[in-house]
Amino acid sequence: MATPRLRSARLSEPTIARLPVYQRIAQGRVSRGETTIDSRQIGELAGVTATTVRRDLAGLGRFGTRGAGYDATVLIERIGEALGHDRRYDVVVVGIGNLGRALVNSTNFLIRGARLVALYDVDPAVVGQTVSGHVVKHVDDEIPSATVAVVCTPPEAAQGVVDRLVAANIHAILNFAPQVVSVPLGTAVHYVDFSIELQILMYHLNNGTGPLGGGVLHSLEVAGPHRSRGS
Amino acid sequence: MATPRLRSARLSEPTIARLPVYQRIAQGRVSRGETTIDSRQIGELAGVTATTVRRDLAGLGRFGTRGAGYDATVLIERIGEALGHDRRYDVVVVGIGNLGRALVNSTNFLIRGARLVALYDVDPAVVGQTVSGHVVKHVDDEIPSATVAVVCTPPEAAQGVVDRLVAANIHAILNFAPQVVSVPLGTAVHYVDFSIELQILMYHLNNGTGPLGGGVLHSLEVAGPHRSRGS
DNA sequence: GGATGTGAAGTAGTTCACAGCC
DNA sequence: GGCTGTGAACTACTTCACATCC
Repeated sequence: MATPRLRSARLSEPTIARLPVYQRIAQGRVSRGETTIDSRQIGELAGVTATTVRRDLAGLGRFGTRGAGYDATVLIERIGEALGHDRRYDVVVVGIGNLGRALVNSTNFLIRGARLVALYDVDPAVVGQTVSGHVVKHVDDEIPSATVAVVCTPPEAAQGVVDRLVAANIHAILNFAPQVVSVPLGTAVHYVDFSIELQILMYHLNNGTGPLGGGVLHSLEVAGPHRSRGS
Repeated sequence: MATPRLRSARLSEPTIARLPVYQRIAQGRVSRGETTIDSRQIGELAGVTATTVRRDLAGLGRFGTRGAGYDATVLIERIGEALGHDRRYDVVVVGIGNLGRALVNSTNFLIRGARLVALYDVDPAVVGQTVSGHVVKHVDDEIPSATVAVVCTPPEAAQGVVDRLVAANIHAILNFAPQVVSVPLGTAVHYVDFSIELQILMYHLNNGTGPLGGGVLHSLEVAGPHRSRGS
């Protein structure tokens, strides 16, 4: 009663994709010493309208202050709860090439709640190396039953790796390899394709159309915040 | 008249994001020696319904064969035209760390039409190196007025780099750095955030909800094509 | 027979406009 | 005064169902 908990009464897909953006904006705000933020400011930085921001956030419960906006820290916390950052996720990464290294070393990829448990590769020059505090194992070694596996192999290797992950009882796979893979029922595969945003950008360059916030991930079109030195 | 050309009478944003996926599926098909593909097959691999595929493709003109499906080569060509792959785009990449290298070496990132013209970094150990056939220049060197710039720097460096790109008369920026940046009116910035797909996956893991095709980029949920050895 | 292409219907998401509260 | 939160209106996208053509 007092703390409704609520834990998100079914959020829409576009909302779920925007929440991480809002969260990062709020984090930037906090790191600059600001304590509150309002829907108009978030919307400007995220490339969506203030109304959309308020609708999205209203789905997480009522925690804004009328007349003042949102407490940035509370906002970060609520979004984290809604997205499940307060749980633990074991993550394994397969394919420790440039992309795999970039991901595990990124400040942004493994958000709070995600814990890297193992790295795999096939290249003898890479297996045995220590990357981000983990010794890279051979992909034929045992794979623990992690929450989610990230595949960063070349496209030719992706299907074989995915078969191994499925055999290791992993049911959620994030595939960065440009290769459609087959999995049995009960396993979810999400694809990340770098080139899609580039292609969308090119389409709009050709057609003069500004997507203005309709972007797949997050697009700011033909405008930015006023200050020319954000940080 | 005979060849309507047409060049896409304004495609919707979701359609634009799906076309590259269809194109890759068709390419996989061609590389396996198949010559046609139908909307049901595309839809299964792309995680959307056959009707959605047909609607999307109908926007590019009438080139399917009733009773038979689409000629895979024609399909690839038409999508390429619609997305503007028949034009030339000069691309510069700033930040040649793991991510920058992964992008320029990827078979998937620089699609047909995109031509890498220069690479930049600040690290003295990297400047002067040859990466993917280009000598990495210092970011303080002159930057040509390219069609699009790709930013793969650490977040702290992103704003400074973007300011330099804007000064170099670049009006389209693809930002992989987890940092919201400010640009003047007339410049488009698109953000790519690796962690968003991971967070979406986690949300659905927690809530048991399958997005089934609603995915931001491309998600196959709880199912895949029948054959367990795609390639 | 079989698959495309498309009006019509249905559903989902966004924006408007404003009441409610600080 | 200012900004949140939300019913109502609107817009966009998807799905249904089927006429059309190979």
